Amino acid sequence: MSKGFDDIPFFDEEPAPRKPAPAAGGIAARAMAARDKAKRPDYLSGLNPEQTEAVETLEGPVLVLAGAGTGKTRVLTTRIAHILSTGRAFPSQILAVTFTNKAAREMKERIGVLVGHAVEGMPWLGTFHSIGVKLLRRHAELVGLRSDFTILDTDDVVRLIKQLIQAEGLDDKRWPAKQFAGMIDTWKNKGLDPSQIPEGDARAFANGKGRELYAAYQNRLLTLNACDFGDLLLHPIRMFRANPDVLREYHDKFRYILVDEYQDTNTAQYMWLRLLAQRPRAKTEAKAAAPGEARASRSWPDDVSSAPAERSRASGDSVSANHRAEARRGQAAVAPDGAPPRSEPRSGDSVSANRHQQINICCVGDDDQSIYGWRGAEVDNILRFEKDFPGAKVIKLERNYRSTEHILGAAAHLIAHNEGRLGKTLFTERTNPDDEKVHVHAAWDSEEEARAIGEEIEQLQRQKHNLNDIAILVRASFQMREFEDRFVTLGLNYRVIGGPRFYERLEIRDAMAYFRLVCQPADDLAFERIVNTPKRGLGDTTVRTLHDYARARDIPMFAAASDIIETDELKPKARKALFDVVTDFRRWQTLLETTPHTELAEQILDESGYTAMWQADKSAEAPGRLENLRELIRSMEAFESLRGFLEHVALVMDAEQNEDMDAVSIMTLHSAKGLEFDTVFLPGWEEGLFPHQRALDEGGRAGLEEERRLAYVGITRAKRRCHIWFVSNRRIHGLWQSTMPSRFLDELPIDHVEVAEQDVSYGGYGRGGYGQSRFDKADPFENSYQTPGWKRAQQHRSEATRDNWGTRSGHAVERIGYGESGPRTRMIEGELVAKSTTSEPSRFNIGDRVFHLKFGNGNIAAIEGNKLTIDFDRAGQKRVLDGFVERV
DNA sequence: CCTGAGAAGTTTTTT
DNA sequence: ACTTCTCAGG
Repeated sequence: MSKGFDDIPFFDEEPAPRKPAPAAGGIAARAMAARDKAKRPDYLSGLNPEQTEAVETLEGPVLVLAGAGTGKTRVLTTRIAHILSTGRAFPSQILAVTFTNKAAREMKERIGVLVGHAVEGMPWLGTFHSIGVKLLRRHAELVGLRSDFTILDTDDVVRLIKQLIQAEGLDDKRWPAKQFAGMIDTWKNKGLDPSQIPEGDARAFANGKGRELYAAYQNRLLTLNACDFGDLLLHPIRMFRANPDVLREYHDKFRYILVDEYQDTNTAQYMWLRLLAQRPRAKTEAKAAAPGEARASRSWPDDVSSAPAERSRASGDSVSANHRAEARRGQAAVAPDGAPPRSEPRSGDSVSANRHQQINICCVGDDDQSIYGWRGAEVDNILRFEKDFPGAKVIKLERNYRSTEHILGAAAHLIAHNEGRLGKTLFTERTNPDDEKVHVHAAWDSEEEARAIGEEIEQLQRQKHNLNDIAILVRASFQMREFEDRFVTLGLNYRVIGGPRFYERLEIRDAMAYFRLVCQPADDLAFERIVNTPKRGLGDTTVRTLHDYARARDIPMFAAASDIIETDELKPKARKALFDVVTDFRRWQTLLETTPHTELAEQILDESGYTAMWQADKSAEAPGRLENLRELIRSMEAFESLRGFLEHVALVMDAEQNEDMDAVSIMTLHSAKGLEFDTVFLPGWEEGLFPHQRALDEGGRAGLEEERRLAYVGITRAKRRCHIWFVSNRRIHGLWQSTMPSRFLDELPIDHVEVAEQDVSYGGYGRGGYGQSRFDKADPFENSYQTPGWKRAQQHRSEATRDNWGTRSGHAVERIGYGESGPRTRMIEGELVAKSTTSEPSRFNIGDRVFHLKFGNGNIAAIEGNKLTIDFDRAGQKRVLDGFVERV
């Protein structure tokens, strides 16, 4: 069943260990064992009792609930080091899954540091997806693929779906491919085949053809010998269910399973994990080989036994080639610290003993940091761990090593407003009277917010703080721009983390399509992408002809092209052009084996005319694109072959950043998870933005709680200083809106919060010809809240909220001036923003003399709904919302 | 084939 | 309000 197991060249198992093993029971081994007993290994020192327990509880299921900053990664890596150095397993017998490549990389590095060089990497440490790819490359034929299948990214997927929608004769305007791609993704996150999707979902798209379309999509992928990201999880699941013998090999193989960020697992990942982590019960196993078995496990997870039970017998029949190979290596193996790998099979006898070995799963996570519900993560997975794995040991890590007590106190009080938590309380023993409280600041608008934060950062810079220790964490990426603009004018270094990816750029994707087609002539998506890029006179008509020709014969388009140029089906001009393309690719394909890949890549881009195309392009971005192409070639150097590079890009999609520069980090709260900074700025704490209106609309109470967890994540990123900001006016989609401070501000504990009073250094805001700013006044926070817009916001709120939330009111921000409105309800869909677009007749008349806080006095020149055009005495003509001016 | 007008969509993001 | 993409018409 698992043929091809050993002859796929892409991945090597661990290299053979170097040192010979001391004879079992020999003097040296006994001495070492004694030494191990007497002396705790270095890597265990410095762990607190809970961490130690999490590291040393190696048998049975373990759930580690690790609050923010409690040493989660340290526990994981130390646990692995412990398993390895006590010889309980080889690196290749440990399955360790993370969500991001970054986390996987970090873990590898840290394990390397702990155990030294003796461990040459861990072949099964990686993201769910990269491990999925590895499994699939080995067993591709079991799910109807070839092992050289391509991995499609979202862009490819959307284009493919668009083709399918058109092929169905549907209007691709009415039924956007992108939307359907999203639906498929959601289904796949839940582990659903086309046959399993809810009827409602199936009907919701394409005149009820949702299900057919999904099925057609899956078929097309198989024809293309391709996978989307979801398939990287689902195919292995299918494969394991249909082939219990293959699954058994992996049960035997993986003694220890570790999962990072368990709160982020979606249903598919959960299914995947349970398949690998739970051996079937003895009873089930007896009929495991029966064909019906795969079917029987369909309704899983509900009917699967929860206990990772031991097997009743060793069925010596299926020790795989791989397993034997591993056992062979075991003969000569030495664990990193020199101790013999005790439980490694050394004889036929211990091989069968091994078959009784239980699989030890350890999941690490924090329910309070679950912020990916919107993309299918199921917090529930972590909440029901004990049910899934009876007898599980649950260890809470609550001792925080990162933040001051004020920061922790603020975060804890905030998150306590969530229900349905497992309930942890972080604490720290480091208290220092000098520690700053969490600061809450108000600003007039987002521009001022950016300016003030910019100044504060310059202040820190003058105090010799590293910019690298400072971060601005925003809720939505559009907030970043204002900071970037400001920092550019200030000349302050910054780096934006996240954002558009290198490998998603047009020119990079084009170049990659060339490379893909060279390596993989059946890659139709790549073919279509570049067949006429640069322009070769192979327009729609030619491509359609090719497409039809290929479909009719069920061959790839490249093959169709090769055929069709032998016929006279095309016009001479197109035929010649196509002939050239085909000959080019054939030539490059032959060079693949002989020419160094970077050289070949360059050659491809040059000879295809792709480079020339951008050189001829006179647009502003052309030079940048050329630079990116050079960068692409450069980044290939680190890889052995074009194929290896393609694989890496498909999975990683990320190019690393320049870490050398001292710069402020700007990123979203989501991408900040797992990071820490001395000083953290959290701008934009306003209703509607944070919590985000859409999260509330679509997620209801759960949505609100997830937003609150996001706030929690934000605050807990800070080690020493945390500055929260909100503004009264923000431009959203071009419209200025008055905003209300976030309800999360009310949920901060007054004891740990300090509301910023007037700060001399802010005195300059709003001057520069605009007349008076709020900050020019004695109480900077008082007057802004007396504007009509503000008052209206107040009114809206008190109407909407007057009642029942007796818990507490927001004294934290009381001094800012809106505390008098009293307790608020915990409304989810309240009137959150004083809507500036009303259709009521204006309160103003043309010619009225008015005052605006920012622009000063002026006369109304025109009225358009609630928008006023005003000739200001000092600031000139401006359009403003009527909420922001007062008659004088 | 190129260009410009019009439409649509603007939470969070990995793989 | 702004950007980005699509498509129609030159």
